[in-house]
Amino acid sequence: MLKQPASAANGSTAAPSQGAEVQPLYKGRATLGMVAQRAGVSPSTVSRILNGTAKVSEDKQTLVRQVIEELGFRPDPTARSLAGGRTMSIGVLTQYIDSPFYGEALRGIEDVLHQAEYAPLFVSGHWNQEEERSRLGLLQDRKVDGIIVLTGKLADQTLVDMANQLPVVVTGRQLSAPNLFSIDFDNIEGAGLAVKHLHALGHQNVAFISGPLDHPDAEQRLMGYRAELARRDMPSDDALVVYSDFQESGGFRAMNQLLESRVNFSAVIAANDQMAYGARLALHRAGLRVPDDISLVGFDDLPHSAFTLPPLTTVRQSVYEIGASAAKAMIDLLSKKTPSTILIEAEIIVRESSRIFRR
Amino acid sequence: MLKQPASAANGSTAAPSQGAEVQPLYKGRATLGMVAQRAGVSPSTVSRILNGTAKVSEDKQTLVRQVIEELGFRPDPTARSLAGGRTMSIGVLTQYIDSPFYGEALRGIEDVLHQAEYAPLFVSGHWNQEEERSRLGLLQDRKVDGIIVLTGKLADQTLVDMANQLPVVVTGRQLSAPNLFSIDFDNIEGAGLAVKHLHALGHQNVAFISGPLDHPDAEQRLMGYRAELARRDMPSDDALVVYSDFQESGGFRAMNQLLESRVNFSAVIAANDQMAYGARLALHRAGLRVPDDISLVGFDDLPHSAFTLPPLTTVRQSVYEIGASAAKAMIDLLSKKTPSTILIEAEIIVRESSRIFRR
DNA sequence: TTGTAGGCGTTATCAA
DNA sequence: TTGATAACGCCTACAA
Repeated sequence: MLKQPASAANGSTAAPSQGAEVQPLYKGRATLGMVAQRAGVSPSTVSRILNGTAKVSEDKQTLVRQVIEELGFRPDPTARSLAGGRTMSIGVLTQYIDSPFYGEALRGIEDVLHQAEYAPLFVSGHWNQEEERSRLGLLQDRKVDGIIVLTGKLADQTLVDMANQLPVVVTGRQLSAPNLFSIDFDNIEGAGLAVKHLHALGHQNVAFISGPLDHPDAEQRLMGYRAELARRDMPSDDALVVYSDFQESGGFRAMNQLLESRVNFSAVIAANDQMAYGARLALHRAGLRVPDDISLVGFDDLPHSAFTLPPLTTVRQSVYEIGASAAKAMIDLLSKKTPSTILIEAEIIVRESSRIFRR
Repeated sequence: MLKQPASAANGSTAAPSQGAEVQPLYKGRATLGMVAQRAGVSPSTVSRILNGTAKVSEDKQTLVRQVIEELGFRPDPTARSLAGGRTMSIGVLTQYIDSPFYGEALRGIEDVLHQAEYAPLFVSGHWNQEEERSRLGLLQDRKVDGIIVLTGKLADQTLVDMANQLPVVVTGRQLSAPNLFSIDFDNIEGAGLAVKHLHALGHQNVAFISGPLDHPDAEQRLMGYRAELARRDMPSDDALVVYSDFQESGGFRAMNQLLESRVNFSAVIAANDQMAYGARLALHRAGLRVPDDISLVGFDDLPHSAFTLPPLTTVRQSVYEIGASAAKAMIDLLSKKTPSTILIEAEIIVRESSRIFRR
């Protein structure tokens, strides 16, 4: 009954085989108890083998594993979590599930977590502190084993408190607390790189299209721009900075605003590529050529940026790596190891939208 | 021992109330049992109130709800699922978590599901049947209440079989089976629209940059192009079609291939916007102007497309709506209602990359 | 309308 | 090394 000849098992010769062996992938039936019974051991033994919680004799090991194979048994995460407390899932708070910027980070997280047999549970906060809190609540309810927060607007203290309950990894800030690990984006450095690049090309008057200031990335990038300007004694006129929303349409409007203000500039940095795209079109509509009349630099190096007209000079940092590192850090935290600090540096990708200044 | 006087149970009159009321959002302690005890009713009663499983007297209702409030009780989804079988979560199989095309669908799904108090569990199949199957297994293990499949490469039969176990909603195909609902993209129509548009502008020789043919969306779009060509007696030369990978770089290469082949064409349709971007750059490198020399039409209307140079004429279908509809259909299926068939039509967005043909 | 008892599939604690 | 025996937090007959 237990071991049938292959012919019977695969049913290729006999009547349509039924039961265990052919169960389609998506029918997860067998329980730990059934495995135990069929193997003639106690449930605890099976559990131990599964989790390596204690030594089990060789023979029983192999026997049980074999039965597990036969039955296609897969432990029920739900039950596991109720009993043991761990769900093998990690909450990930992002802002928009379809963000072109953070999307890559999600992929990094997913890849790394999957290897470690954890599953990510993605929720979106929409850059709204209230929502972020409520989604965090949802994650807690679902008993995630840890939480990764991609930037957002939560108070630092909220995160630190949360780290009392479970491991937390957060991007976009520099925080230090027990059970909490943070990975900052290289925004300040990155914006500095853009300024440096333009300065090297001879530009002095560099305008900046900023993101919304209540947005951490935006704030940091603006800060980086200002700092580098100061460091190089470049003119830092308030009129050189306009504020927008990180969208293409916003970049378009911001550029027009800059143009109308009649402030003098020979180059523009947009705080993200999307706004750079919009700005580029506005420039075109105004009869200005890029880079001949105005140099343009973006930030993020979205996949499209290598193919715009002209291809966009931009600041790049591997968001995928940041996501992956966040996930690795989480795994470390879960195993009580101290995550190693990795620095993911920004770099400037020089393409054709920026050129040497000529008056 | 079990039923203590209220005063002892809630301790409100005694020492400074501790715990419960001030517990921070992220500390989910109280259990259903505690609520019951404190309200002086049985656990089942509380459960009934929570689920509306049976009639409960008004007074107990309000009393219990009040206690729930006080304790900040939130039912444990894990326990709930173990006992009742429902996890209030829906598995969503997408292909790449950061896909610019499907991303919007994810947002639609998330929004609708959240309103209905369901949580999405996103997994990625990477356009690989094996992976898709394995991720589906993961979803089953996690006991999701239903599964939404965004296109992908699974066999229809696999989905139909799966629908025996739990409700399934799938996009990108036309399938009819019990407990299964499908929403097709308007790919064929959409591609037809692009051809029609160019034809109306006087173009006769229209090239096509296709996606990879093992990709359902790609196949359907090519089919739509061919069908419309035939319908209008336009030349349908095999050399007019080149195959690529849905990426910008692929579009670039494809365009060069087209150019090198010396086939005669005055307009090009790219099977998605990303390839259109690449193609547009290749055209520029070759000294060809868009739309003066060549008209270019994309597909998807990504956010960037309104801001490219020139702004791209493209086919649009609301992927957000498709996601949202899929989620709604899932909710319907879960409540044993028959989802209503909604048609989300494609439309052509005419911008500046296409113009009247002149020889 | 309400309460009691048993069970969902695992893990954890004790003995043996 | 192994096996009973409780939990884990909730739902659901079954009974009252």
